[in-house]
Amino acid sequence: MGRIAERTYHHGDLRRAVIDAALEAIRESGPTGWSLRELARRAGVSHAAPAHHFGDKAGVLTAVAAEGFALFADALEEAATEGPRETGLAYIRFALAHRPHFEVMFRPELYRLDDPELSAARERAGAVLAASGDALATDPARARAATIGAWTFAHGFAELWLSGALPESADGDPEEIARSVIEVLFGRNR
Amino acid sequence: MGRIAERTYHHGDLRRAVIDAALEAIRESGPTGWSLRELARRAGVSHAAPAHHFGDKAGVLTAVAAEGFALFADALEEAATEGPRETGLAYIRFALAHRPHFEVMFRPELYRLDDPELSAARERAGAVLAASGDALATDPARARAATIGAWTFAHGFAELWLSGALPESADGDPEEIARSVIEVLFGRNR
DNA sequence: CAGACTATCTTGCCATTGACAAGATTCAAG
DNA sequence: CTTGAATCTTGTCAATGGCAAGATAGTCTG
Repeated sequence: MGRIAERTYHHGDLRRAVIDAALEAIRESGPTGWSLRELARRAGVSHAAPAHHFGDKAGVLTAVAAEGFALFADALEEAATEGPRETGLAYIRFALAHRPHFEVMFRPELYRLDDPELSAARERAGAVLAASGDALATDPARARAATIGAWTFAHGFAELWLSGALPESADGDPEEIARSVIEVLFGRNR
Repeated sequence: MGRIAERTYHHGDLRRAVIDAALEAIRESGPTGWSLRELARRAGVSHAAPAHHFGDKAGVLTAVAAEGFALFADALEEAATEGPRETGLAYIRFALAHRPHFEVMFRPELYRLDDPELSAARERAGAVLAASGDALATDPARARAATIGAWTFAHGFAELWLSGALPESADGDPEEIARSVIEVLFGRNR
């Protein structure tokens, strides 16, 4: 028998199924353009089943954000071994590859900030960014400014690209363009 | 008689009142955390009155975005006379001073992109940004990269500050911090 | 393996919402 | 004053979020 859940009373892994349904719905209609009942339908369960696992809509979004920050921290930690430049590119790459996660993560009014799992992953990601920023600064007195500069660049690039505001997002290659910008902002050799 | 509208059958300026109610609601609960009926209540009219002026929820958000881009273009055009550095700071200042507008403007899935008034203001703002970016580039071949770099920095700074992701947003002065970052990214003399 | 316990899911319900239709009121033009 | 248009109200319907109560299926204990 395959791993596909049979249609029984118990779903098997409804939690996972609802999160996946939410990610799809977010991709299609944005972080708030869907209903809990729609997720239930996509998962093939009754309209109230998701509430058992997540409580309410904010609960679903909290789970999405927590998963997002965990994946994000993983990606940043791996890239950090190759230097701050690659870390910045990993930031952008993550946003574009995991758009639904990313669109929720930085909208804290949508979810519960006090979720412990979420906080842990968020701090893990923040630590990587801070360390990478320090490595960028020529002058240690400006380390903080360099960190903020790198972070805000990567974040702004991702947001503008995803929103379609950059004319280049129609046809260009985001990573290539991001590299050229990094070269201008931070120089070649870092 | 004062300018405050009496409670008559005709409101006087319901369109303005609904937009203002929307801006307040967005400030309190985000770009989608409110209902049309709530706006109607805030404006003191019946639940279906706003529909006459805006059609539906997306219509209200289109009006907010259009007004936002117009104010944004005004602010950028004025700052552009003082150089690209001030233009970038004006970008950030606008986002923080007009948070509800800003939170809608760069979320095109919320409103109607084909609105002519909106498009015009958006292009006006884009032109200022492109010109300011060119002025930043030392090497003309890198003008585009410099423009994107400046734009994405300003945008990312604004977004991260508004979302509370930057630790500095708890107590620091955004404009002062932004200036120090600009100095690191773009040098002192531009 | 039997019974009790618990997690999971369903059904039923209610106030609220978005959207539409039809009617009421006011304004403006001639 | 009359007529037509703009503005606003009332009424309605399907859909939604959230809660409560009940049904089902695993799991644990002995």
